[in-house]
Amino acid sequence: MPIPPRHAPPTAAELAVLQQLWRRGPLSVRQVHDSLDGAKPVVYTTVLKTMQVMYERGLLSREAQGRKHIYTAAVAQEATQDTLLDTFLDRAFGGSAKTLVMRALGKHTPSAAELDELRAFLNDLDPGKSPASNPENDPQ
Amino acid sequence: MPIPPRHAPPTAAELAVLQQLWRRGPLSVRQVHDSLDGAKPVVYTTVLKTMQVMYERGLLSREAQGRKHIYTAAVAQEATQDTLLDTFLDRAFGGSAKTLVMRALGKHTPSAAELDELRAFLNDLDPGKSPASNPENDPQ
DNA sequence: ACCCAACTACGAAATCTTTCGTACTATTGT
DNA sequence: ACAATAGTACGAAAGATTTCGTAGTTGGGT
Repeated sequence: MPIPPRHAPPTAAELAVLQQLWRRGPLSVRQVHDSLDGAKPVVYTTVLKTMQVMYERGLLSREAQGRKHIYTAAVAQEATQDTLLDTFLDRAFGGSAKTLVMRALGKHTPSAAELDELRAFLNDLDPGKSPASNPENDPQ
Repeated sequence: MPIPPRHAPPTAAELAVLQQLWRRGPLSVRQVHDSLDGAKPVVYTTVLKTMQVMYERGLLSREAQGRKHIYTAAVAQEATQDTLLDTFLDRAFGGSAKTLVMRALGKHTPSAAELDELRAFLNDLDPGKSPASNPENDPQ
């Protein structure tokens, strides 16, 4: 049983590609390129090269379809984000999750509905409350 | 009235330096070097060079003290963190603060006291506005 | 069968960041 | 005054990432 390789964290350009694949499923290079119309326009072959490198690094898998390649994200979104988050938390916030969270909420205040969601999340999280309660069984 | 220069965001190595200066006030290169005993040992002149570059970039200010230079962070911690957070939020979480927050709390659950603090923070945050008021509605 | 458009592959340049070696200078203690 | 010590400055190598130009290949339409 092959141990899944430990990937180096995706770079900025690579993340932009991953975002598309996570969001919209398997895509060709062309499709990724077309949807990447951010502030910085990028040439097709740049995206192609990036995706080729990602494929070699194991970040993407691909399947030939005619003369095209259809690429798929080979790393899970959650796991990738968690890794990035850990690094970022250390680098920028000295490891204080609380600070990061408050700062994030202060600047990007979520909607009322999302706030409710967060409150519920916090309650389920609380380490001090009745230890026997199963978060999944706890409605509210 | 001089407009404060807009700095390019600090890099990883630069952030390590800033962390020390934010945390412990003005320091010499030697002091920063000595306190940077992370996983990766770094030679003194590397830190020196980094701090010189940071000085040129306006990230640090300094004052000669005998033959030493005493460096001070020239960028505010909050503002810097906010900028980094914005970038990171976009890159890694497609702009969804809620997702980032929940992920951060899930992995680095704060103490009960901190949770209370967060709850209070959430309550103060809620402006009682309608859920549809957030233009940034791109899930991910 | 042939040409054009759409792709891929490959290599290398251009940037950026990090790291370190070497040289130079000032201070301190003897 | 002199050596040893602790600093700084500078330049350049090493690495990593991003970007793009060029060349080759495949498939489809006419």
